[in-house]
Amino acid sequence: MNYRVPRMTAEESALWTGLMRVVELLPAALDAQLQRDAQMTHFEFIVLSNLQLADESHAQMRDLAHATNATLPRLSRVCARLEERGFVKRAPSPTDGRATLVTLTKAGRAALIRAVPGHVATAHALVIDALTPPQLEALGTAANVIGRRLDPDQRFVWIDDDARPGSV
Amino acid sequence: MNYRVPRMTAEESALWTGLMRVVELLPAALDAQLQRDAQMTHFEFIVLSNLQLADESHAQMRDLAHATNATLPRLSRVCARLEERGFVKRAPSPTDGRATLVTLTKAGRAALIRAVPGHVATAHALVIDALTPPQLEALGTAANVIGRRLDPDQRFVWIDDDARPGSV
DNA sequence: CTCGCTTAGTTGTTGGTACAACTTTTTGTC
DNA sequence: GACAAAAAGTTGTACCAACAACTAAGCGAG
Repeated sequence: MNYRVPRMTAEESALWTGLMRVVELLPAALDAQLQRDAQMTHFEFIVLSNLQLADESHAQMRDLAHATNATLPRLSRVCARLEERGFVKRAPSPTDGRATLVTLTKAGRAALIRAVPGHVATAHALVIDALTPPQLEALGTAANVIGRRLDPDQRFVWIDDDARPGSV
Repeated sequence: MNYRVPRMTAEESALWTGLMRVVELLPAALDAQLQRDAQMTHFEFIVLSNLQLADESHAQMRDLAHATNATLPRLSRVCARLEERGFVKRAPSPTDGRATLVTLTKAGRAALIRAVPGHVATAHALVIDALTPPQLEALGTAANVIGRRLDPDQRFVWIDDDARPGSV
């Protein structure tokens, strides 16, 4: 990166400090809530959510790793743990002997559905209810702009809301 | 936390996904840049910045842990590593036999000063230059509101800019 | 068809963080 | 002033993620 500017203005520093506080503390807060109330990490929640969203609730490891911004080794171990707990099932792909298909089990779906309300409540408590509608919209805009720089393909996507009781 | 609302609207889901993308990817991007260009983690950078900011460039472990949002065990090990590299020096406090004072060494200050330009450039490239001034201000406002919920004491504070060449 | 290359996934090893146990020093109370 | 309780750090242990090495399966050129 060949950018100039070796300095920050006072306003930029204040913004940066505030932003760092959020990006450091928010993931920790989400992890803590899910760990405490649903005995799963935020990343496991994301994996289950992605499977729930996927067609027929299954996906290939490679695609799932891509969608969750995980490396394949990381996803492999997480799925191994989730499988031990009975939340997912792994099976070789019938069409490609190299590929592994991960499927959300009934128990996994149930665990996800149990976890959603507390997670959504936390999202409201920490972020959504803290801001006015215009502030919320501004935050969304800013996050999208920054997100496009961090993840140009916008591959890292999942929607909590679809993992709700009653869907499917 | 006794909040209701087990659902998100479509707008809220979109916001949340965008926000998650940022809070997941931004720390990783900052870590990667610092690791690559200055052979230090973002957290080590924060520790050094805090010491640079501190009066006489030294601080007690407990206070430093507080300011950097670290547990004492974590800070203890990080300081041990930084001391091995010659960036800080640890010594028992003369006034309290329990306390350890960490001091930024000349080499540590030099390493920090070397690291700052690239880090600030990254902050500009990923966030500051990506947004218009009003967007930037709105992001700052939102971050502050959320930050106050996550960290009511606002203890997690440091200012990159003061770790600039020429100061002190 | 077969041999080199690529792709998908798992596993070995290392590094970093959390939680808990432990040591040492201070403080408060009688 | 001695002893119980608290505080400051360090270290043992366990878990999680990154990187690299490895295995197995498809793919492509000859």
